Amino acid sequence: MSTAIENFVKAIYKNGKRDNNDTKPGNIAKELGISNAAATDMAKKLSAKDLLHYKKYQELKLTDKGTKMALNVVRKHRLWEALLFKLFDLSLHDIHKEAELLEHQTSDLLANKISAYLGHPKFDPHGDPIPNEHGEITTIDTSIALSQAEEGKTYIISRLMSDDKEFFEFCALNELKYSNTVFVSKQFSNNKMTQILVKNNTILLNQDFSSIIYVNENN
Amino acid sequence: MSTAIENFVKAIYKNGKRDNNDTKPGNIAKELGISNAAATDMAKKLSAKDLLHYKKYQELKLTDKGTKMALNVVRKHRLWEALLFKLFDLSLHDIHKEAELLEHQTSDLLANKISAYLGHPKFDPHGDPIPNEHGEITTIDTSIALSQAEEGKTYIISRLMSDDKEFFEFCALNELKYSNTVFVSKQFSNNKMTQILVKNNTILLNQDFSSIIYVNENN
DNA sequence: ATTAATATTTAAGCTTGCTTAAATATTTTA
DNA sequence: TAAAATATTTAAGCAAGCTTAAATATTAAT
Repeated sequence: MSTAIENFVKAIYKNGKRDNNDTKPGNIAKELGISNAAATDMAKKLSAKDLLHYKKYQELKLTDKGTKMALNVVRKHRLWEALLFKLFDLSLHDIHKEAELLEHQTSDLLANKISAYLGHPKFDPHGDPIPNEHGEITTIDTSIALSQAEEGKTYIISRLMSDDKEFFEFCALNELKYSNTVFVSKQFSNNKMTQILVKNNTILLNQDFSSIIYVNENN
Repeated sequence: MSTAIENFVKAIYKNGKRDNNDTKPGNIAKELGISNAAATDMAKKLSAKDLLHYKKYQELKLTDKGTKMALNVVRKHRLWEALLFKLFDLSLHDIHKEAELLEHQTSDLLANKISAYLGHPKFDPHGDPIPNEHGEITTIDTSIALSQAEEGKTYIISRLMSDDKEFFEFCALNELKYSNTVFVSKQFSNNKMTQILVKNNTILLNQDFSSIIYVNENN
């Protein structure tokens, strides 16, 4: 299956996992940087290949076969992220960009070798779970968005759920990374809530960023 | 530039380096597993892109720009071979196949990181020289084909110049690998020369194989 | 030096993965 | 609930990278 197809099912999969989960062609098109027409077109083709269910004007739903393909690509992406992160001094965003390309040119055999080399990690450097070779994610996600965190408590960052360059640069600058500890205090201005994290410095997070940083309670 | 283009210039480059160097479209086509018509077509397109010189019925000659592109792809291929060989337990042929795909999805930045991680190696696991980031091969090749080696002398294997699966399997079976030592004795039967190498066992090499194994004198 | 064999080129056509423009349906908003 | 805004779909078309078949040129052989 082609890179275009792999990216298409991956986009549907990832969109389905998000909060504002809209898997209509237009949303997938925006994600992939292609026209709506192209997305509708592809949806029909992939329906014929039994990778997704397509009904006019409805959301796109992956079939089992499509979900398996998406998870296989996601697995390869996250394994590459983990490997590149371990071996090379590259920014999280650079690592993401490289993995985005390499994921489509990686045999199952190589993916398994990478996994074994890394000791079969369950998470990548963003805290995203890595599906196993059967496309299963066995880890249970107990994390919550930082925007939902409670005033005065301490949390451990479990996931930076984004591909955005500026977000990663912000995180790098403020030492917001996987497994680091943050103390949450909430700040209100004009009746709108903003947040403050205390680590080394005091960091002000906007609503956008605090909804893509996920944390676990520090027990 | 696309994978198809990168593979095309690479095929011309590698063909030009070989003994029976024929870079006419048909030969390139055979190498790439495409039709002659497709090769002629591509040659015209790449001529328009200033990657090669095309004149009807003549050999294809890479321009400086084309040579640079070929060397950049070759560099990435060989760096991947070296990295995969170091990290994973995979056959030389499997490593070759993976590198063949990854080479087209690798930024110059990542290539440089791989090179640095490996200590800027000058040769890959087959003994093929790795061009530097400017597309230069600075090492001087003093090796000769085993078919040219002298009776009774000892040599060090410097290069296994092939992509062929069966050849690699033969090499693995007989411990013919980069930097190993071989003792050459020649055998004639029916006036045709065959060769015998002594390492652990006695290995009989045919003409084909002894012309793609390169060696240096053991001084 | 012709003829035969082989290689290259041209031509027409196909699939994939996109585009833009126009038609149609859905959703939002007033 | 009807009009306005937005999204989706259809239609036509394009470039890349192939194919096969036929025409033409080159090379080899007698």
